[in-house]
Amino acid sequence: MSDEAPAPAVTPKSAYHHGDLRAQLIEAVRELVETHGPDGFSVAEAARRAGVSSAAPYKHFKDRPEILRAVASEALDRLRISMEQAAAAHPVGSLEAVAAIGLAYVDFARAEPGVFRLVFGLTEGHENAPDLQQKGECCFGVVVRAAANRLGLPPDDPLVMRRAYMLWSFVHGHSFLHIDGKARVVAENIDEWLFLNEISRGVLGTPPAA
Amino acid sequence: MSDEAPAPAVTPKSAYHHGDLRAQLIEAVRELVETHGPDGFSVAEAARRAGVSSAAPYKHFKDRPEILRAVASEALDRLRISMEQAAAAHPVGSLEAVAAIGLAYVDFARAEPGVFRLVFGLTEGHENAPDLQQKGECCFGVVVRAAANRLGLPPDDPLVMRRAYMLWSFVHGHSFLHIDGKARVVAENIDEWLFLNEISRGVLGTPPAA
DNA sequence: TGTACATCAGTGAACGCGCGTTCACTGATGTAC
DNA sequence: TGTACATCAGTGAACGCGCGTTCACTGATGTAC
Repeated sequence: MSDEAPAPAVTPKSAYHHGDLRAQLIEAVRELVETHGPDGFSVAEAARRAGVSSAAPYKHFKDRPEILRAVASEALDRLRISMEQAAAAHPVGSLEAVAAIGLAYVDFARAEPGVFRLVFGLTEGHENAPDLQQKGECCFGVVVRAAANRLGLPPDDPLVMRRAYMLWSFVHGHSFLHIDGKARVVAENIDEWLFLNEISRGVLGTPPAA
Repeated sequence: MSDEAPAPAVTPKSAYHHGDLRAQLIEAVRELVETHGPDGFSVAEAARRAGVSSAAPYKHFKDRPEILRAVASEALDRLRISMEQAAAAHPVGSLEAVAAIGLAYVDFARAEPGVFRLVFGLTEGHENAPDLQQKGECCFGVVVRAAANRLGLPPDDPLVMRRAYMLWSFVHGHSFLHIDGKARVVAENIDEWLFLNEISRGVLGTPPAA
């Protein structure tokens, strides 16, 4: 029973079989990635935070990259859910639904810049992570569906894909510029909601006259 | 005279006073950042590549971060120059000038993804690098001026700034999605030039009727 | 042109550090009878 | 309900590694006289 790490309130059980270590490690790594950046975490430090020996993580993860992938995977789940919820809060086919998805995306980046960077910078050496790629495509799918609804076209229409990609590029760039502090001067005082609506309207245009 | 490192063809001089080490270190680090990512380089490895002892770099740079900053600084110079050249190749106030700047930006990211990531991810711990920030703002200035010319407004007009920032966000996001491989399915076969023209027109609109 | 000397860019050995990963182990837990 | 046992999630010590940085040093270079 270490005094250094905060005692786990939920699963005290026995200090030995700790029962929740995998989830607690992911959370510890999430915090470390947030604090020190995607490359600034160490397995040892994560174990320390979870109040566990430095060998313990290897009972749950094959190696260091696998832990990072687990964090990214969990983050993509949360991102997708919040995008879906944002869309669901507005009428199907509305511009607001599209803008809300974008806002959810930007909010995620702002709330967890380190994890956001991790998710999108994980390309190197992690090409063989089909589940991550698939989860990313699911997120994009949310945008595609909203764009399709707005345009009154099927989701696999090339125009829909193109417009959805434009929206994604914009929101993605805005997110990165924001968390990297490059947007301070220009975009510090803007109203995000109006901004995203303006962009959505610009990319998707007015609804088909009908 | 090490056989492992390629002998410097330009400045053989004496193997001792090597004369060009600073530049050669920056180049070595550039390559390492390209190969292993912004955090994957080490001072030791860079020295090895330059055919020099691991202590030598400290005659030219205070510490590790300073080397990275030097690489970023040099990269920002090149980026600005290529954006300016791209703009200069088209009529002042044309949509093509704007699109060409965007293309230069995307091309830079594609040609040097590691360095591109370095330049924009250097925020953490490097806040006190006013020269880097200034060079970044110079790059943005190229976009702002082109947008101002297109819209027929002064560069410090709020609308110009807003539209220039939109363009930047889009191109920045597109660049990142591209180098992170997220755009494969959607944007693999697009014509970049048409794409950037479409975006530029969408954001800046048709020229003021005059 | 020759000599004395300050400068300065290199060397190479050494330091302490934290890390990723492995290993033999231990003791709590759940299950079969 | 009680007991024997397989399982499995932990321990903690140890390994080798490469790194960032420092240090006293050396020898080439440029300059003043």
